[in-house]
Amino acid sequence: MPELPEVETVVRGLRPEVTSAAIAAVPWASELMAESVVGPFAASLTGRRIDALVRQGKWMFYRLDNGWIFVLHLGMTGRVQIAEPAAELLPHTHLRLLLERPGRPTVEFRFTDPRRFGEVLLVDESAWQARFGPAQLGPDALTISRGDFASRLAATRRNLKAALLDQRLVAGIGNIYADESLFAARLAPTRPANTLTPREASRLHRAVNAVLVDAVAANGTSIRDYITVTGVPGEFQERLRVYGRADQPCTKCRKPIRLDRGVVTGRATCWCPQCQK
DNA sequence: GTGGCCCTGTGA
DNA sequence: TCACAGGGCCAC
Repeated sequence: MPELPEVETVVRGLRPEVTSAAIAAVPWASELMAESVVGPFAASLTGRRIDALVRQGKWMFYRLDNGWIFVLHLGMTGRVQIAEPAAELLPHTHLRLLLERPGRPTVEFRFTDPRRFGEVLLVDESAWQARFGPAQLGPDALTISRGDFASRLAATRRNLKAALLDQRLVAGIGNIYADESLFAARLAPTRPANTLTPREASRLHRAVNAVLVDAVAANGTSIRDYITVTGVPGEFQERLRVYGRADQPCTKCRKPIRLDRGVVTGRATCWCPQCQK
């Protein structure tokens, strides 16, 4: 479900709630989901304070006061809510953290994820480096420089759709925003990445940035599962140009949007063969 | 690179 | 009943 704009929206909602909060207790941590490399998950987390919440790509990193990092990925169907401790539990709740905050009500941080594609992890600095260092997770798609972006694309023969989805190349782009960015840049998803001219690479960089900035401003795209921390849906689904619009007329040339399943195996690709070359 | 797999829910 | 879904990993 969530790509960069959705995760960023969640982070913006969570930051004021969790920063400086103390994890007073871990009422529930599902063994299916919560893993730790530094000791038993719940015990290791209890008593820690959350100093900062940062996002890179689709990953959330909660920096703790002892240098460890609580890692959260929403997968396809993950949600976080800040709930009153007595509030009824949603189905598929895999993690509950009791957060005590100076001068503010105690709340529960709850993570739910029906499909369980999400990830909940507690790591120390060295484990974090090994798992999320530059070799595993690329620069964030909102802040990557044009030059870095262009040279990374030039280094791969894969098609543009596959390259944009590769989190090591650039972090945060998923199926929706890959298609939307390629449409905005007027580039075919089937184009080998290393065939872009410098001008085209710049165009794609600008398109990715513009699409993501707009989507963040719209609080992300809500199609089925994703909602913000406050329970409100995003609005970017109303502004999609190609994703989910198979057979509908292209907003630019009126020819039907094409749906391909062969561009990247296992995933739908929507694009306009007329406008994207 | 490709295909399969991890899971549940939903809509055709 | 089947196909499909904002993701990512692992074995061929």
